[in-house]
Amino acid sequence: MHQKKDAPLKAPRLDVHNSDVPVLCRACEARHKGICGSLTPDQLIQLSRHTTKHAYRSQSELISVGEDVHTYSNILSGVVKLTKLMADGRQQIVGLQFAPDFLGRIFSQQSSYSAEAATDVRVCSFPKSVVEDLTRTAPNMEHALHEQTLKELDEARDWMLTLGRKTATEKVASFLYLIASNIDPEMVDESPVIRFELPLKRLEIADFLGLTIETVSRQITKLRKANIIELVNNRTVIVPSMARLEAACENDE
Amino acid sequence: MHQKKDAPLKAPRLDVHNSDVPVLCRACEARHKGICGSLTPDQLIQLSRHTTKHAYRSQSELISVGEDVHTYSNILSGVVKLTKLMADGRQQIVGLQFAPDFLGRIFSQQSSYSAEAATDVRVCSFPKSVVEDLTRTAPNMEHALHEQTLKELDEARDWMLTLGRKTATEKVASFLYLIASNIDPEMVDESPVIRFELPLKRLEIADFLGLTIETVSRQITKLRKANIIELVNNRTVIVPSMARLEAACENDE
DNA sequence: CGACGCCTTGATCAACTTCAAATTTTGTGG
DNA sequence: CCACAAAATTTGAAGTTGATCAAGGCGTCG
Repeated sequence: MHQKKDAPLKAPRLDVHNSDVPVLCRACEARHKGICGSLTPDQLIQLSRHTTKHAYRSQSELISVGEDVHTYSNILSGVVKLTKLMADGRQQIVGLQFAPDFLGRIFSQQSSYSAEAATDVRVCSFPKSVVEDLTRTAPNMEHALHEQTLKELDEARDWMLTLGRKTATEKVASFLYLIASNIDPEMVDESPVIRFELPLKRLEIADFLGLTIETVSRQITKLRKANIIELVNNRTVIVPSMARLEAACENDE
Repeated sequence: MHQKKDAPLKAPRLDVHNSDVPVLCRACEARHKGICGSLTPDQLIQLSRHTTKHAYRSQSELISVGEDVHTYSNILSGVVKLTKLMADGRQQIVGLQFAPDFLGRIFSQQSSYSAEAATDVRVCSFPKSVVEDLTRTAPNMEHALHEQTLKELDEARDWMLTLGRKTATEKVASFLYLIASNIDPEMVDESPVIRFELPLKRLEIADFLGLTIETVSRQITKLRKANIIELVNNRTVIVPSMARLEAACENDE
């Protein structure tokens, strides 16, 4: 419960020598991001002792509804979709998570949604108990998780506006805008032209937007004809002007 | 930063003599609920030093989008709606909060939604800085806020399913079910018959469900004719069987 | 090549919205 | 307490958007 006295609570020293950092974490792309980025070397060591890395194939299930959760994870690469299913088969994607997001409903025995890999996914997993112990004893850990929860809540509420009040075209534009903003394109950040791969297939986009496949397809065609996007192929999109795409999120024309 | 040594961090003593509790809090209906319920007497004293109580008329604004937030509040009574507005006037309610919920987007300068009183509302307000200081120094405070944020996130995601995939009738049934579950009726808890006042008018229900007033009105009529609800007057609803209402949340017939 | 999965396109249909008006409820002043 | 205006709700008819049903095209993998 006590902090090492030269590792102050609110300003974890990120400039420590690498030898303080666990081997497993040293080459980790998420080391300075997400939850790990806000841990002290001590805490990182404690966490990494029981850490394992896993890879999941696209469409495989990471967490299923109602099943007891025993681990939490950091997403290292790929996209995870959180889905809810109604008794009659209707489905809704209630969240998308990207690296380096933290995955898993903390402080709860069960998850009220299932988490599936939308693309191939790599994660770094921690036993539930280790995360929860660390959360109890390290206020900065709980703070980092709290910040992520707040971010997810903001995103969920933004999406509620999209689901409740936008037209089909606006919904699809909003989706493309969301992906364009989250998938870091390998190109210049401020390039006016953005190119990226869609992490979801049409059915998944439909389930995220509360539409049908056919409607999604038609709206993509419509945006293409309006020169708001170009399609290199089904999955690869070019956005000539992010400003025009952003405008399309609130205007059908 | 230090806890009083006889007030352990994780198990605040709630059985302390009342004289330890600030005068303002002693008769407070939220004293043992919400955030305050998880504070130690010490922390309660610290918080209460700068606390003020306020009343708001129905439809008045507690927090507006883009405006800097200087206080956080606990809701003592009434219902608060969180709303988002599009440039062309389309509106979506992205959350409803009831006593003793904590109100205000912590750790953020600005709110991305506005908060309005749906009914007359009474709140207990704290200066932003006091809450944030307490959060920094008292892990149990941050934990309590984190739990509330997680609860709101779960609710938001449940509602995304409602907005994205349910029919108009199911949406209205889901709304009635939500209210029936949150407004504690003054009657026996396990009574099969529940009676309550709707805290929202038709336009607000429509904005919560992503529908129009007319559609909401028609679906209410439909539920009434199907004997799933009875209307005492526009605002007062009787639910003869919560089980049947719950079923209506997933089945149009 | 052929089968399968995925996506697009077309035609029709139903749900919900829009527009319009009637009716009920609420609030205010005499 | 009543009268009247304003606000809120309901109801009806017509119009649109997106869903459903039905084919057909494209790309990949055996």
